[in-house]
Amino acid sequence: MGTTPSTDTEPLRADSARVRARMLQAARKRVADGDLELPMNAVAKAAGVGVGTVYRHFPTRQALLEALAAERYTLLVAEAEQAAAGPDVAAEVARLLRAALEHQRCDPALAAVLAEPDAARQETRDLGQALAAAVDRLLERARAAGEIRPDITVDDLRALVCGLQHAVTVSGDATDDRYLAILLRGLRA
Amino acid sequence: MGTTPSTDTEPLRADSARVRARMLQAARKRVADGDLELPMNAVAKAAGVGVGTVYRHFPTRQALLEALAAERYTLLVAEAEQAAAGPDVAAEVARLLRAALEHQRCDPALAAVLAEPDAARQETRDLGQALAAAVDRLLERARAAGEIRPDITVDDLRALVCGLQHAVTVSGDATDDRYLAILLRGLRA
DNA sequence: ACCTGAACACCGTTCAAGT
DNA sequence: ACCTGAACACCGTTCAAGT
Repeated sequence: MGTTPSTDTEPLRADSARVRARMLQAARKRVADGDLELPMNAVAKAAGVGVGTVYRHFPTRQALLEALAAERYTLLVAEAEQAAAGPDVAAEVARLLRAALEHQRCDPALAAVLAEPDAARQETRDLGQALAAAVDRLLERARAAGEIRPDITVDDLRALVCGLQHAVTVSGDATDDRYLAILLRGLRA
Repeated sequence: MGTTPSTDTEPLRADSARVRARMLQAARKRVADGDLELPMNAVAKAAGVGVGTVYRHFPTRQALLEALAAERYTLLVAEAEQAAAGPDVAAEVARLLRAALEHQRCDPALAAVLAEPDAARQETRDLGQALAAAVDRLLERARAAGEIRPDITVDDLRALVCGLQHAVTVSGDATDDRYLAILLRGLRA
């Protein structure tokens, strides 16, 4: 993995950065149009680059998805950190789950990334760790306050939120709030 | 839809039935091997028939999936009808949801079919209607007994069970029972 | 170094030709 | 009637050749 620029630890050369931005833009457009498939050939053509270039920057469809999701993932981590520090634990749990649902709804790529346990990019692993740390702090407080079932782990919460998102998708009617209320009630100690 | 034999209302000619069975067997093998993609060409080759024959019997990947899921779907409907008639409403709701989870876990094709609102085959629509009718009777009783949130509809329950199944899948650990308990608690009036 | 795009394998889908 | 499989378009992935 030493030759791929996809981890963007180094400031890409200007032309490379431009090309990369074009690919991400093309991919984002596809996702926005409701196509999570992200065919590499199609992305390449839409971005006006050769297929090999797409593969060089994103060795995997998963890597491309993660790059797309990174921005919203970062927002979610920030909200988790706020929630972990917020005053009213129960309210913070509710706020965070609602935010997670909302972010997944706005960015299907994020929903896919959260549901996939093995991240392809280092950046995604870092985000996942930061998220887990913040949620763990929140859970600890919630447990101490007797506000949540003591057996719930960070990973349970991740799975349950992904499931809730799926439930909202399956039901045509956008009834996030009711389903969220059901989950919150079910999580109570 | 007048020329397709896929609705099996008429007793297929013997050779046609044989060919059909071979295709279903090949498809089932793929699903059992964890591949829900069901490439028509691959199914055809595995079944030793021409691609056109697969398309004739199953005009769509969705139709093929539904044919695969029909058997377990039928079992699920039977359990729903038992549950609707059972003595202890709360226990029947729990039993039914547990059964739905279990059937989805055993047959990924069923999970896909339950999550898809628009059925491709008439048989699937019939099963869906029978299931909805039974679940509705159960819900009516549960509401009357004050055992469930009164706003929960049959479609909510379908979505929530699909979501729960997804949560179990996302979490590597097979923790169905805990997640089921959370949902049941959340559903209480 | 980085990018291009031809090349090969595979899948979706149709349809003319066989029995 | 039913089945076959060639045909065409498209996508995944690699890699030799260009700059």
